[in-house]
Amino acid sequence: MRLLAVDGNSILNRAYYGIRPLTTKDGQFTHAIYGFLTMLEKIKADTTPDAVAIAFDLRAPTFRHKAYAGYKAQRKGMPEELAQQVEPLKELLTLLGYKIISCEGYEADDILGTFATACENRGDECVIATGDRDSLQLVSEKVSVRLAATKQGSPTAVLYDEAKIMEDYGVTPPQLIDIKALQGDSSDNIPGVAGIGPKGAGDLIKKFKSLDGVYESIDSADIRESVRKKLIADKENAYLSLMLGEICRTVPIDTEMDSYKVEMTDPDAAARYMARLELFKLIDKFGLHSAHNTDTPEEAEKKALKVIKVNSYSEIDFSNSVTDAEFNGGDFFRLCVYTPDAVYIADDEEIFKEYLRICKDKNVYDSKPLYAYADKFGIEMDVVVFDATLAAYLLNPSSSDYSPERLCAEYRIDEAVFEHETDISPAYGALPFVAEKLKKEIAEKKQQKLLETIELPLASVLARMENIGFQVDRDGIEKYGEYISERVSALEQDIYATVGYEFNINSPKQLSEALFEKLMLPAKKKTKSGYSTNADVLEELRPYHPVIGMILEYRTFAKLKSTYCDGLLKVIAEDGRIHSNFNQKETRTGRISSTEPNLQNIPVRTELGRELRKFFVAREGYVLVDADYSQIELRVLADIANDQNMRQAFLDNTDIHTVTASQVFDMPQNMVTPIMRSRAKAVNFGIVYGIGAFSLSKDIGVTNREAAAYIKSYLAHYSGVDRYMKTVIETAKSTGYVETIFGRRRYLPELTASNHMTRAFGERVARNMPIQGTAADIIKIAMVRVDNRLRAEGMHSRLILQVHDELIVEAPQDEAMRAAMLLQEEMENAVKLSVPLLAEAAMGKTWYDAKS
DNA sequence: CACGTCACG
DNA sequence: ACGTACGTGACGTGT
Repeated sequence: MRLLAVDGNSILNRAYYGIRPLTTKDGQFTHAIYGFLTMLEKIKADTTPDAVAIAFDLRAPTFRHKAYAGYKAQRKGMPEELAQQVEPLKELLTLLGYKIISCEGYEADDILGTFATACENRGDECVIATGDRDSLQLVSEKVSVRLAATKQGSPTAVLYDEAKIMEDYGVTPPQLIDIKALQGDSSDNIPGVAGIGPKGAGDLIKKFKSLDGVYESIDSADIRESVRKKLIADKENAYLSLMLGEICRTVPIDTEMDSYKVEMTDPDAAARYMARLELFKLIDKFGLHSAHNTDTPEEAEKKALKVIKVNSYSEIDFSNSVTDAEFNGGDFFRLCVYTPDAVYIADDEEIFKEYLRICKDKNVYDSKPLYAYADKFGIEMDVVVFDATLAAYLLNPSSSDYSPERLCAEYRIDEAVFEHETDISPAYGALPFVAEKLKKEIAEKKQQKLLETIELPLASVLARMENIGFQVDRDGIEKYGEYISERVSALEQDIYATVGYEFNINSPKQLSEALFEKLMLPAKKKTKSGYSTNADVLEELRPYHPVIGMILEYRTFAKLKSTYCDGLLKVIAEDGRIHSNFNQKETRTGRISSTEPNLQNIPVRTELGRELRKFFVAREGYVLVDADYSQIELRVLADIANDQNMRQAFLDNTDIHTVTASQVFDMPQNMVTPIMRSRAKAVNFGIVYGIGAFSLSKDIGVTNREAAAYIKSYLAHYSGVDRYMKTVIETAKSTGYVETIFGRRRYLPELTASNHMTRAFGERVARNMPIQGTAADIIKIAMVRVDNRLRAEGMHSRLILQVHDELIVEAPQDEAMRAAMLLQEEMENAVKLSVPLLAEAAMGKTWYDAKS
């Protein structure tokens, strides 16, 4: 028989420090719990024990030996973020069927020692799981240790048996106690012998076998005089340490194997508890997938869902339904209509089309694919009344998964049971209940208007934008790519020649070898894995060596080639257009994102990169109309901060950076130099991002002190902004979230962290999100209004792209002026703030030409 | 799959 | 004493 004895505190500690923090929506930390269970599962899988005992210290501090009360007395208490995970972990372990064992007056490793001895006496095997090397002294023929650690987030457990200890330390397990008696352990307040470290202690014990052996041979010629003096001076401490370092093996506990069999009696309860901790990955890992999620199991008695295949639209009963359409690639596969009693399945495409024509009052799971399909087939489809994924996104934009499985777990809805065999996942069957719950929460949080007037109609706009796509000039990109390619190769050769050997310039590792070892250039910044070679660092190194300029140029060209030329060519569709995906549920601020390809980061800042925009063109007979908001984030800031000075600047339609410069540098606007304006601009940006003097000083190349003075002066002049920055954090700390003026929320568990960096990050986010998020709300409203009007007025112009503060419409030549006016008008009037919104429109045959 | 880098607002 | 501005996505390297 084999017993797995786990040092609970030690493993929990490893998990806590080894895994990046994770919290529930309301700020309960859970990563140590997650890490503990992953680690436990791993070790269990490796060792296949017959029973598992998990030992915890009863409470800190405890004293192993009353004789030395200083022991551990000054050890720092565990951080709050770890302490709050201990009880939930114990609870969860119990629900999973594990037995937890503690004993008043003893530490966890004493309990392990007791189990080890008990197993040895019975002839059983004992595997000890711990993160603490102290327990290695327990190893014997029957006892092994799995030393837990996390390597880059994933658990590892190294096996220590007698051979491995001999290999690592050159001694037997019990001799480790003697070594520790000499070297001491400051974290455990074991004094040891002053001046003797791990190396000296190891050598002494290897030579003289034990602490007694060392002192018996204290006059030996093998002991250097300096060492002898230390040994004699601290003899008393050495023997005290020997006693302190030896793990107790006689704790009065039950050591019977049968008492520690793992028996999970209520898997549903375990799953519910994991869901409450939002540890959804664990639910999967433990295979608790379709478990009940409601708090009271009695409520879980729901009747099984009928599975009804229908051959006509009229057979479907839509009462309290939620619809999900499934596609295979771009082709229709089937329509599933989920009601509390049944799921109706239609695989006839005509039924689906009929549904799309009249689905105005329907609840759907995910609406964008429906609009896309309807648009593709020329079906007039109204905006649906409810989309579960969009509602879930508004309730928590920080989630990365809005699948039915996840929603069931998160909102504690039971997954369905089907009456007949079906390939439908049980979570989908619960969609009517999920939708009901989501609607309730949206109402409670006053987010209906945000959902109904912004997100629901926007999904329809985005679907059409994706379908239309953006025409590109393939030949143009190819030729441009060939030119870039030549330049890359030439630079490559120049760099090899200059450095003296060939290497992979794209590898930061190999590049830093070349720069900092071969060429001996001064390394500035470090990353996790070595020295940084990013553009900031290289720019500083430029004067030191001619190769730096070449590398920077190489990087520029290589980026243009791989990401833009090659990347874009790969995604041109058969119609000669690029159809990006616009994701509406991705960002934590409410912005939309663009993927495959990302059309929101096409180069513009340098002329060489901007050239690419000449290949983004309007179709034959059309032009591009491009309009962007001027300073939308600062205007939003002026509004939400209620800052009279900043408002006035926008009401007067003056240049905000010049005004800021005149305020910060305290001089009339006509005396502001370009350098002052550019610094003021950096401060304006910094303010929006949550600002620190250090980063600002780096950004604009002034001293930390100067940067701090700018910020101080800024906040003195823009007192409303100063007030806002303070109050928004206070409010966020009390409510747990920040929000935009339209009620879009972002939860900020970071604000409760005790880690200074984490908390500071939370505070910057608190300052930034309402600004960035409100700007995102505004342009979304503008998009819906522009799209509505273009279609209502029977125009053929269409929105094709959004880049955060910029909208692009493809317009027939003869509609262009009208489209430009409409675009500007709808953008400027999207909402009424206390400052005017300004949008500037321009047009041209290519994106390059259409940027004002 | 994580990291470093760099493109955009 | 710490490490250093918000929000994204794609590419290439290396474990």
